[in-house]
Amino acid sequence: MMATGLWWIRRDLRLRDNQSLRAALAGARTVIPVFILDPGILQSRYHGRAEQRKAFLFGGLRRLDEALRERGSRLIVREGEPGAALAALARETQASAVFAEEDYSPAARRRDGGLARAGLRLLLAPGVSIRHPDRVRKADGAPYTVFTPFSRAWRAVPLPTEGDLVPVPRSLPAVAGGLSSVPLPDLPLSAAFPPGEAEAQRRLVRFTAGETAPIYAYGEGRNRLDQDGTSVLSPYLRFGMLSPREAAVRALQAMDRAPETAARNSAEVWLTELIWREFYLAVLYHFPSVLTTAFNPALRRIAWRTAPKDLEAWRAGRTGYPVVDAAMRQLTTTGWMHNRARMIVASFLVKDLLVDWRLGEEWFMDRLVDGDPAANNGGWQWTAGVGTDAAPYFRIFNPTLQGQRFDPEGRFIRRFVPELARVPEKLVHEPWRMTHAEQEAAGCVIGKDYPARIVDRPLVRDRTLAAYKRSQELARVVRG
DNA sequence: TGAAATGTTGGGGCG
DNA sequence: ACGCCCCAACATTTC
Repeated sequence: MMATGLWWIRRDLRLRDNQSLRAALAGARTVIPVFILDPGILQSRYHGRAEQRKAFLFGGLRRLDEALRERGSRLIVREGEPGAALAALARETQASAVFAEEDYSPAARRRDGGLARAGLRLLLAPGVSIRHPDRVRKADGAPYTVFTPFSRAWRAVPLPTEGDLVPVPRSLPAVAGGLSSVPLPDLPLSAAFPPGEAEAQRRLVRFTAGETAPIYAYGEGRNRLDQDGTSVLSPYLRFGMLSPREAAVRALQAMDRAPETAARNSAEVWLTELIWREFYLAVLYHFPSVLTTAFNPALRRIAWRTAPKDLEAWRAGRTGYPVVDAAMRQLTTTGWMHNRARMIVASFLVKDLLVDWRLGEEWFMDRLVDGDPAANNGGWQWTAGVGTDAAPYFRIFNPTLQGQRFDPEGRFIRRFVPELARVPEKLVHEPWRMTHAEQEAAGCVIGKDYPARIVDRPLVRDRTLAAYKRSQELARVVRG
């Protein structure tokens, strides 16, 4: 056993079911928890602004520090390039190894590679995903690129149980008082997402515990924009304030305890969402180029429109399509967007405005508290129809129909688009159909109080289908 | 984890 | 009673 090891915290801000912390405690008598403020990541293309996500991360680190102090330890924060910063800390503390949870994004893997060059021994433990991407492969060893067979293979291996979860250590070795630690930046938090492991546990319990838990209505509830039918756990999974393995265990327990078959199936749908998360983590691990390029080679030559005004209207939630605008404003005000809304606004940007999906991906990374390169990129490539197991490119969401189906009374609309508060329920998803008198009566004159539609949908459909077809033809010529 | 156009079916009103 | 038409509901096809 070594005398001292560093527990390098990256996206595992928790004490429950933490395999990296367990490895550190098993391998070293003294364990020093450390977080590195890395300008290379905090100022990167993907995490450059992302104020709300950084606020959530820093808040989560404060909560973690409190939990560590309750157990006799504390968090050390250092700033700089991780290899250099960790090497300096290792010299100060005579630490002989760095323990961390393995992360799969290209930036994370580059960063980890830098540790060996700094002369540090890095010991990686699983935990970001339930199954390692290397362990879910086809018979011939190739990675999966279609979700359904991936999920079948993923589920063929025995699933985790309560007994697999690593308990919280009762006490932790003390950290010497002399070690310096830099203060964390103080950024304004989104009220919708209090950071920390304790909050993640509260949400997990709310969602999965008891016979009437939302997980049992998730099959339908997850689609409703106007109801709290989802787990709202994504930011906590993003930073490991919740172990995905524990989430899967709770889903399986809920399935076992389900009062009837429909409820059981609903719980299974949520488990499937966790498997989608695993799928996109694996896709990014095996195909890191998806961060810059469409997975489908035939759809890499789409002539995207350069339309700064349309893009800005989309970002600001001023497209004139109520469900799109409500969702985009939800994103900016809360740092989160309902998953169905993500599909609707993504389809609108890519298919209706014919704007490059990467610009939408970037905006989501700027605003989302849960912004994760793997899941976000996977979602955008899926909606754009250019990715692994993508939606057919001619599948175009109609925002009016989606709104009517999943926000029937317009409550979601009215919550985030106050201009539409007094529009009659019947027309809240298509306010442009109000007569001028009705617009006056509702205090919502189109073009004055609420924007006129920025595109004529039936027309843009042909434009998009033509652009996608043209890309396929060009690709065929190049291949042939 | 589409939408819209088109096709099919079957109940009911009506002459 | 019967055929005809309308149309809603559902199914199929196409993008």
